[in-house]
Amino acid sequence: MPRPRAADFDDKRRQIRAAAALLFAQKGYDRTSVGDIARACAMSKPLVYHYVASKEDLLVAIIADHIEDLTQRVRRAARRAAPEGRLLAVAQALLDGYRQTDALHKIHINELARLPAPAQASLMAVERELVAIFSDALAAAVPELAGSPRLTAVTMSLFGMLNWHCMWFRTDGPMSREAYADLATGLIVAGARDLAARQAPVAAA
Amino acid sequence: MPRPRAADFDDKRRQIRAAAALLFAQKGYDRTSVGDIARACAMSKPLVYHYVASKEDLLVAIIADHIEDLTQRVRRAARRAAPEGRLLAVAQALLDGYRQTDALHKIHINELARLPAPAQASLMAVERELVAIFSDALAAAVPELAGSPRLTAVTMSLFGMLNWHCMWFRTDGPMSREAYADLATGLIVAGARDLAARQAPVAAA
DNA sequence: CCTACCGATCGGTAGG
DNA sequence: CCTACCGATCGGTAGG
Repeated sequence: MPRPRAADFDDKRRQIRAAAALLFAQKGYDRTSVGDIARACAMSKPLVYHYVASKEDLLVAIIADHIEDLTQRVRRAARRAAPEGRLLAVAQALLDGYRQTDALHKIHINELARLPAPAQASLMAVERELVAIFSDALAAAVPELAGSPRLTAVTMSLFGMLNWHCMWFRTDGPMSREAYADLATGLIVAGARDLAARQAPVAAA
Repeated sequence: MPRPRAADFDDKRRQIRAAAALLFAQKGYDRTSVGDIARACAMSKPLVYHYVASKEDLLVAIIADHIEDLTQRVRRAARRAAPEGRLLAVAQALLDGYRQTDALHKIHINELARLPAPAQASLMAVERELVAIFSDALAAAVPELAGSPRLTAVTMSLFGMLNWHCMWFRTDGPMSREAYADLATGLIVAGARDLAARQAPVAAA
């Protein structure tokens, strides 16, 4: 009969993930050795391998945890908001989530491409709910978009704006994260309404 | 007096950059050895170092070349288009540039963060002209935006949409690159006009 | 004595 | 849960 896991097994694993996430964000995945991670945890390298199957597994777990955390924040924001304000609320929640987990966002953006295709696909599956929440909120804000073949492209446009934000945003700049979430959703909603109007000009009026 | 460089020195250097770019895009910078690059060029490793100062220099040169190529394409498109059509023209040119240099775009997105801060800063300086062309085209399309403190954020929103495109675009999907350039500029222009109208409601009418 | 370039190997470190 | 290691490979440079 296999010996049961120590009571603090999951704690240790979390500690390793947190330490690894910091190092991956600072130096990049390939330049971080498992020995670096062990040192940061004051563990031996073999002990790290007691809690973690492989370095690659560790990266996948870190990114998956991050996406699940974002999804939870965004889902909560969507639930709380009225349909009219839902898109702004989820955009705010996403950018706010990036603020709190900025190292994790960096790992997600920079290291995902380094994973083999199956691991990437499984992470994209985890991301699907997050995308769906945004699609639904967009369709609620611009009803003409619901069921449109352009809904996907418009949703991804908004994701592009929000995810690219980290590339140019400065904390000491003139525009806060909240203001940018407001600007981005405003651009998308007004743009999508205009698009719908041009698609079906004077349908009913 | 130093002997002049061989006549094909620049050709050889271009060959190395091209081979390295392919490998960096396929396997990532850190997982590509200088030996891999040498093998792809049918050269010895020391011979590669005759043409290249370091592996890191090679990465910087590849990204700088790429940004300069994109800037040239976009600048040409801007010159040819009338002011009203300029934003669409530069967006088309950028997405078309990504199609033709898709490996280079991947390197730019994925490997830039791995460079030391000074190298990143020098590449961002090279990028400045590209950003400026987009800002100017935006200000031409939405005159109310010219001189606005929001011009930067709106420009970066468009860059976000266009640069994020490679993350979800499928060649076999329902929407072409051209159609997406059209959609993205349409969203931005209509959104920016709406924004300006809300900023200064009924200024003159 | 120059450059261009070779075969061989340097000191360190990677994941496991 | 540690020290001690492995097969392999890294970026860069030696002498000639």
